[in-house]
Amino acid sequence: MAIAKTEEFTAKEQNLASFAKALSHPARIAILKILAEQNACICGKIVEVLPLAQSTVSQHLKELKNAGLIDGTVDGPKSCYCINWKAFEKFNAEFNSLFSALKIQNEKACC
Amino acid sequence: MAIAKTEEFTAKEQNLASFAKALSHPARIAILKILAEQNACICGKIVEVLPLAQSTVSQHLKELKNAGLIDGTVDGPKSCYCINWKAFEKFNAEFNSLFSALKIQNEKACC
DNA sequence: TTTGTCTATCGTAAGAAAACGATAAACTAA
DNA sequence: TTAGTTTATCGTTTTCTTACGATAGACAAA
Repeated sequence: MAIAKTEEFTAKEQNLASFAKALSHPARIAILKILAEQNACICGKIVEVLPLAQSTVSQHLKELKNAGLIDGTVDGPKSCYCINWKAFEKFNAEFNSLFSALKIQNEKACC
Repeated sequence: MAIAKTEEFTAKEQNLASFAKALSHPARIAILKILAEQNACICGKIVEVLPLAQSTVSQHLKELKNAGLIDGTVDGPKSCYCINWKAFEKFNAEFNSLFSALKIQNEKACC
């Protein structure tokens, strides 16, 4: 049996895992970095700076979009992408609510 | 060709992706949550509260340990685990240095 | 209209990940 | 010493992920 037993966990756990999964490939980190550094949407040009085939980059973009971390719109023959900062806020908030709040009291109570 | 082309990216990107990968499964989030809620190491008992086989939990624990997110010591026939908060700090720091610093200036400059 | 450009999708192949049962290893306790 | 407990590892199967080339679709420009 190899099917992922994700349904056995809480929605919060699944949600956080899902965000993390979207961030779990260096190509996707690189894409997000490129988008974050821009002051506007990027239409095209993302493929050029990555060491991957066009179809592979498109696939990574799709995953980031599905995870909600980026927004995409079509502009003629080109596609434009930008970061969805609200999704990042949500990720940070969920992450902190699970861990950071617990940190202070426990920091020195371990083996 | 399916081999991950991780070596084509920067160390920082790989590092962050690596952390995220460790967090990308709800079982591992659940494990970290359990460890975070305790005021001490947990020796045993982690398997009991998860809906997974003992060998599967052991595998997840190993991945978290390899990622540096938890520390493990052997105590007789039992194994004890606790969160490595420094690794969490490092993750947060890397995450912020890539994204949060860029956020303010760009928040309203997108399509 | 035809041609060129850009991006998404399809099909495919290889590797990684997730899950389990069975077993081995390490220690405790009888 | 022997039996029991706990956890790690091995072997295996199934599914997911990553990657590519090829192709199709959408639009712009000649």
